[in-house]
Amino acid sequence: MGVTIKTIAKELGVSYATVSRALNDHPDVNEETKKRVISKANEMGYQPNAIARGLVNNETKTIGLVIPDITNPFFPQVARGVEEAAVTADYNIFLCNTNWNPEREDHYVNALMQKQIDGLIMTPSSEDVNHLKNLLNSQLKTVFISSFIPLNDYTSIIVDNAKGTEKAMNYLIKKGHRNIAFIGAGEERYANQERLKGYKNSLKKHDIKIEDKYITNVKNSYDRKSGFDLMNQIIDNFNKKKLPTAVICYNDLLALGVIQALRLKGFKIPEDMAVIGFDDISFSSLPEVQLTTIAQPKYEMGKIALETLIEKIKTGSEKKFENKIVLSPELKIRATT
Amino acid sequence: MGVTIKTIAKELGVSYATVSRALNDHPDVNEETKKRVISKANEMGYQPNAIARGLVNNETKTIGLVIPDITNPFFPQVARGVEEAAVTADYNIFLCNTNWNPEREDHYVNALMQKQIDGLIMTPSSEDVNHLKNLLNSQLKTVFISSFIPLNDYTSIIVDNAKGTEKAMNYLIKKGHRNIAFIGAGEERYANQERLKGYKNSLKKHDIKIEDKYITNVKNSYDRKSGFDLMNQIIDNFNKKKLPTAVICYNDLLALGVIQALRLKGFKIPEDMAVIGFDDISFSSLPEVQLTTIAQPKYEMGKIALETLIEKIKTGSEKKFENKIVLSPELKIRATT
DNA sequence: ATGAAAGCGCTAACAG
DNA sequence: CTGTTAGCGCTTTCAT
Repeated sequence: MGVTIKTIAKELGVSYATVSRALNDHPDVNEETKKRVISKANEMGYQPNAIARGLVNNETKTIGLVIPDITNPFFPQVARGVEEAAVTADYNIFLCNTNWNPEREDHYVNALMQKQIDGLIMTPSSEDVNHLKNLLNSQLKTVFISSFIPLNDYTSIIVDNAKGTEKAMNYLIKKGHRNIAFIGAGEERYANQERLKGYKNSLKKHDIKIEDKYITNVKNSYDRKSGFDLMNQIIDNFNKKKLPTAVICYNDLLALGVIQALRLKGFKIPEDMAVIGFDDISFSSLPEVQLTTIAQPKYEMGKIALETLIEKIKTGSEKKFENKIVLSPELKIRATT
Repeated sequence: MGVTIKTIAKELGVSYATVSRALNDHPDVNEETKKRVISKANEMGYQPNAIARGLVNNETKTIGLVIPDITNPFFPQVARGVEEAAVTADYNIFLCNTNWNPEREDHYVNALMQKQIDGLIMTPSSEDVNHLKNLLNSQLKTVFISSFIPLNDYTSIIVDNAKGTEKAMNYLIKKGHRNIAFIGAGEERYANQERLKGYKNSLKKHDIKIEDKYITNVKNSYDRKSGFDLMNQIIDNFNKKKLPTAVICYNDLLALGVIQALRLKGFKIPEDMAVIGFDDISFSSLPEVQLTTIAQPKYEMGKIALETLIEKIKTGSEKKFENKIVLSPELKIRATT
């Protein structure tokens, strides 16, 4: 239907190889004919068929971005970073939301592999990626974001989680807090382990006893509701005077739920209880919210992910890459502390 | 490199046409051999090459989603809707952020066309789409979201904008408001015209005079800052007692800026001034925000966009489609009115 | 029911 | 510098 390389070859009375060469700015092709070809191509509205090109070149200039949920405010920024870097490298990206569902994750990865993506960026629903058999058996260049997958040949772009919570803790302690709670996301998550480590480190350095009763974990989801529910439990479980004076949460969504629970019970923030989150999602900087938080450089993470992915693609398998690239989090002090 | 149809044909000592047929569940192929082929394929970890398949079938099972900015809280929900419908139809989607830049928009559309997408869903940066020459010259099936493009062969998924503002106005008037301001997004936008129409309609029906001084427009961007600035201007321009008692904004982001300006000037909301937005972005339902707003069914819009796109693709060009599909907005009454 | 062969649109040797 | 040819992996006639 469309105009192909052959159509324009026929028009010009040259072989279609010549047209291909001209269009690809190949060195040995007469300047004159090159011009003729190009102008003819424009005239006829020729659009190269990237699919056909991909078939012969074994490269599609396409990468996959598989994330849990673009609706979760953490990811749009990441996606933006990925994309911004992708335009400059001339790649297009397939967006896939797994909805935190491992089967769907696998389904997507397979679909993308069949579509011959050149590389994959993903935030898996869990750090156990053994369900992604085809991916693991493949040579597909892959970069993980925000989860640490300690496998060879993969690199993970993460933030220095321990340093993040440690900064936040140091700040709280300097402000006079001694009884600080940690609301985590379960022990399996690498990021949670690290954040807890930072929490404990700071406590140790300041000679403050680590109290298990101050360390709790949310069960399934890391959303507002979980934070809300858990905080209510905490308030109920503690003798009023033994309540912590500050709480640091695994992420901002949890922190928002925590705050809501506190307000509903009549607590003043930060006077009665200081609250710190992690991530710095878009919600947190709203004037109405003003959540103190440990910011992840989300946009940058996406950008770096894409850039290292491209590098991996370009260099084949000879070069060794780091297993993780660690960025620095930043403590954003706002109104909840 | 990978295992292809030929590899497995050789293994089995059959022609590769047979393998193709077996794998595609073609009617006339012996049940026995079909089984052998399939099990062999699984054994060898065969993955069909969708690129090659696309080349011969002229169909890639891929569509493009071109939006201004996934970071704008309106779009993640839309994207989610598109994607959710896409999985069931077995399509993958290319995500492109144009950053409200028409050249980039054109660049992306071209890139996607070269990658042989089967269809396109897009929210253009402006309703004038004449810069998208290649798209307009092509037969590419296209559905627009949230902008009305009155061209033949295209269909736009929009909300009944006039009805939306009219509902909101009726509600405000019933609450006793008589001096109500409208903060628009400029006269060019179809949605703005419609929303303004709804505003005026309600006024007329209630025999309230339409006053031009109450109708203003934000200049370039429809974000929080614009709303903030414009509201400050309004407060300064009006004699205190002649200020409107309510304001209805083109979108939620503007409304948030408006609220911020008001609060900073000491206004109580909703007592001193009621504020209504449009869209119902994620921010608006936060307990900290509780913005009354006219909700667009964003997820649904995305879903319907994908579904009608698929239908267009399936039916070729014989069938005629509506030029617009209009959904109903819903007034969500919260704390700012 | 199966095989042989053509061809989708393109690039990349290989000749000349 | 240009044309001829093979082939990327697959589907689909056309024979058998």
